[in-house]
Amino acid sequence: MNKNDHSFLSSEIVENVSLIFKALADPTRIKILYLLSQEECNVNHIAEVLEMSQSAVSHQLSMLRNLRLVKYRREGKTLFYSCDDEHVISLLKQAIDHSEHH
Amino acid sequence: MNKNDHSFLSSEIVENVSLIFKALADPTRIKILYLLSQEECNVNHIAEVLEMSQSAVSHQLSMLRNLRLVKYRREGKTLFYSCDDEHVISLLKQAIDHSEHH
DNA sequence: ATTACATATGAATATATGCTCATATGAAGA
DNA sequence: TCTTCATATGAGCATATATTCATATGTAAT
Repeated sequence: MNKNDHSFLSSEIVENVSLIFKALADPTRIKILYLLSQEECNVNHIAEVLEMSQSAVSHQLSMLRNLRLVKYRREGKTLFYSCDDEHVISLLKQAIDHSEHH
Repeated sequence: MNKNDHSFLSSEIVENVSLIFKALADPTRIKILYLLSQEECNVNHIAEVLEMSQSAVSHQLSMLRNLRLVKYRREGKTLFYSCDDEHVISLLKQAIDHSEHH
């Protein structure tokens, strides 16, 4: 195949796809997203269930928020986070299934 | 939800899923895998088409080989690489589609 | 206003990652 | 065997990433 005959991806698309997969590439974020795919959670609950510090969780939520993969609603002092991108959750679940069935 | 009521992912699964997405998280590897999903390529061809050094391509192929995402066959001095994990290619193409349609 | 609680954020640090450069390996032909 | 070509690999470096620690912000109750 000649160099000009390829169907190329624009660098914008490549960067976007890279961002999606980067979000899913970290064990901590995988656990957070999987947890949020099961139920809406507040920050401390996530920290307790996943046995990590409040700060670490909050930093990761901040990143996931920037990528619009999660959203939250406030109830008093508490913020309840949930998933905001079903497609990305679908990618995650497919990878989990794939991994579980070798 | 109580801490014990969650469906947890084993750390082995989490690590595996993380490895898959890490492989897909780098722009260079996205381009290589997308190219290989279109045609079998030798190393120099990949380097030329993607305008990167032979060494950089070879390092990335080495990683993709270890993860069994690509395979190769030899023809004389030349190695022809191709995709070896249709499921991962499927994840990649879904992310591309998603990204293209905003 | 003061305090307590829930969460966010900035700086610092440690580790991971991707590239380059130089060199090694390995196959094929002279 | 010597050379050439295709690819692989190791060391070193620069950047990115995830965490911790300390502190800030913001809400609600007293």
